[in-house]
Amino acid sequence: MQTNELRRGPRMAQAIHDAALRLLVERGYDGLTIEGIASRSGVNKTTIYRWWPSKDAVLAAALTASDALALAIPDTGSLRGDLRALARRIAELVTDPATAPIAGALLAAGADRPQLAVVAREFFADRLLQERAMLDRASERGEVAAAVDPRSLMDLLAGAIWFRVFVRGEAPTEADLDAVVDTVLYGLDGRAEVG
Amino acid sequence: MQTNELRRGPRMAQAIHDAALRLLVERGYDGLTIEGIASRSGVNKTTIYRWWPSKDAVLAAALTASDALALAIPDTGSLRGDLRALARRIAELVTDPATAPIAGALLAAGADRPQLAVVAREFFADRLLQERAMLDRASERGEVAAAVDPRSLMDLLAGAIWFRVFVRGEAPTEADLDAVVDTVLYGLDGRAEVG
Amino acid sequence: MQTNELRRGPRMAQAIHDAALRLLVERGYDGLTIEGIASRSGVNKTTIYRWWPSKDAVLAAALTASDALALAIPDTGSLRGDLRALARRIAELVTDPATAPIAGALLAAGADRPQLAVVAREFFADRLLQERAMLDRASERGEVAAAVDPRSLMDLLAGAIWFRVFVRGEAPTEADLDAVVDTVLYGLDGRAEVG
Amino acid sequence: MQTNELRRGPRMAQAIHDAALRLLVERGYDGLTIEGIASRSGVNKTTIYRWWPSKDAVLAAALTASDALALAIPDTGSLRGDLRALARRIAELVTDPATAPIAGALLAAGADRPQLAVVAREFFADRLLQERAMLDRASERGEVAAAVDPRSLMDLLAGAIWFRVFVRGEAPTEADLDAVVDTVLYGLDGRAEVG
DNA sequence: GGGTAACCGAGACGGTACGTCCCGTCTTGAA
DNA sequence: TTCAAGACGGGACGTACCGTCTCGGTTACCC
Repeated sequence: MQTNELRRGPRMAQAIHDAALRLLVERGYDGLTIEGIASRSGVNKTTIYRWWPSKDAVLAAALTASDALALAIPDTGSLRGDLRALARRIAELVTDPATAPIAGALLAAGADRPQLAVVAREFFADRLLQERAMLDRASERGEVAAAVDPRSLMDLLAGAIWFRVFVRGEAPTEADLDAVVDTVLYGLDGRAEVG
Repeated sequence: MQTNELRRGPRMAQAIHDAALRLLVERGYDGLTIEGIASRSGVNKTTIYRWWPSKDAVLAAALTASDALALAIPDTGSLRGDLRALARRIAELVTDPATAPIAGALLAAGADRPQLAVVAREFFADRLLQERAMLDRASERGEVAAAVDPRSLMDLLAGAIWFRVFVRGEAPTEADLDAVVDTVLYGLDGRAEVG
Repeated sequence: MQTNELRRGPRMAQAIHDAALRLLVERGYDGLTIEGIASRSGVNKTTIYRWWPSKDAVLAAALTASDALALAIPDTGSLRGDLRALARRIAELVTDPATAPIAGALLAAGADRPQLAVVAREFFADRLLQERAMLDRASERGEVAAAVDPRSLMDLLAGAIWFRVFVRGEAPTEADLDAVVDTVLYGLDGRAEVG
Repeated sequence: MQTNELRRGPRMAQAIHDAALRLLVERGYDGLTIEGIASRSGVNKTTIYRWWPSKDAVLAAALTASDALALAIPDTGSLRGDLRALARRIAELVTDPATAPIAGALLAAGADRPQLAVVAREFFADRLLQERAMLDRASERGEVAAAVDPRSLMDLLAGAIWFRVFVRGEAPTEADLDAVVDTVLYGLDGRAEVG
């Protein structure tokens, strides 16, 4: 009955994570350094290296322990409503100065930073179950065929918003977001606008 | 007789650009250094600094002078055919080891690297005219409404492919690409698959 | 029955001392670290710090408890014989790979390492009584004046051998050693070579 | 006729050498660090590493370029006078707070610091020619046999003084030094004190 | 043979210096 | 005008070992 949890691990983890995310937001990924995290968190550099081998590893841990990028699945009663809410939330994450650097770092990780890319992959993979549920609700309501793949849906939705914001460098308006949702739902002609 | 262009600029520009792109492909964005470009191109480090203020500026110049990322607009006779061809070409660029690092660097530039982001923006902005033409052809054929915005269309197409490849870390099959195109054209249900 | 010495001190002292000396021999003074001693002796680092404040203190204790540098005073029947034997033993200590690092560390301690220097001083001071006795025997035999100071004698003998080995970096031959002894005994001309 | 010496090498060498020796004197060998030399000399750490691979290498260069340890060979007209002068000079070098740390570091180098040991060896080897000359003068004067080896002589003289100072930790008086010289010249009994 | 010192293991930490990489700058002289 | 060569200041890297602290567990002697 002795609950000897014997917990091991960094005592300063929280301070380190906080400092890492704050620095990422304030100075961008390139401005994020281990020494910066150390001085910001009041922790010695060696302590950070004791627990994580690189700045990406620290960042991965910080992101995993954080809910900065939480993306609740909405349930508005219609798929169109759900996707519009989702699109707004994605656009917000990717646009708000307080989260954009974090989202940007994570989305840009694919190319060159395997450690972060893993976090990104897991983050989006974990969400698929919920998105599946969202689609199931929609198909129960008869809004959509049962076979729709949540992965492809999210690729389109998230990809389009990301592309507009990060590649084109423009913040999408709500109308833009709605148009994206409608295109995904009904195709380019948006014939179902009546829906 | 007009050879006296009094051209200013580095004599070794070509060698420098080549070295920069080769290094980017071989070692990734982080492995790309000014000193590396210098030694690779047989040029002195100071020479590079004379002409470009940063590695991003060199890279921007190299990309601008290169056609590695050329993305010809297809004209297959149907919008569906055009988009399928386009999707395949995008997927190839983003997947082929010889171009993926370049595309990756450019697509990831938005967050933190203004110099590259400008190149990316210009690259995609320059294409809008051609994409506009592609859509005009389609609307003339009656395939689509005249009002369709090429920008949104490309956001969806390119964004979805990028997301699948760089964020999910999976290479899309041809069927995946076709499904994306069909969703964009006809909506999630793909009712128009017959089209 | 007086075993109740109430002895305080590290239980692992022997293992620690051994590890310290072995490491000193194998890796030299600079390669001797507290962490090295700890892992070598199977003792926790904190245990060492509990008992000694520095690596020099550990080393001093190890040397004091060791007989690696024992230098028995010979009694061959003649001063010349005694000194020759002594010279050989000194040369051996300072030359043999198994003891040279220890002797070297101790002899080099004077400059910068007070803790070791104390050990060295005590080590050589302790020997003066025996050397005094050696000289007394010689003067009883009429070989030398009674007033000869053992300290100066040993300074010359040990100093010359050390200088040859550690500064000049040469191992003295037996002839070299004999010549040193004769010079000390009879002067540079060695007029007493007949003796 | 163009004297293109094209001189290469550290521009800041002098400042670096000065700082190294000053730090050695003030803080001892262990207190001498590359970073200390850098900040003391106003030079960047990397500049030092560009030219020397270790603190011993810097120190060796500084010692070689310095005359702090200069040891002029006296010529007093008699060997006894010469040796007494030499002994005093050695004792001074090894005792004066301004030079003792330098001499100490050099003499202690044999054990563990090959780079410095080389400097020490060369320093003393270079002197042998002059010492040879001193002895030649003495043998011309009939004071000593021609065969006397300057190396052994200096081993005895320098070794005895070093041992007294660095191992026993005592500063020799002038009488002590004279006694050493006389012992070396005439043997333990010092029969020739009249000489 | 049970209690209480004395001793020890384990884990986490702040800290200094190391030696390295690459940055971006400057100066000089040659082509 | 352009370039090569060399030297430099500077920031951050990742590492080794230092010396310290706290906590909990283990001997071993003593009654």
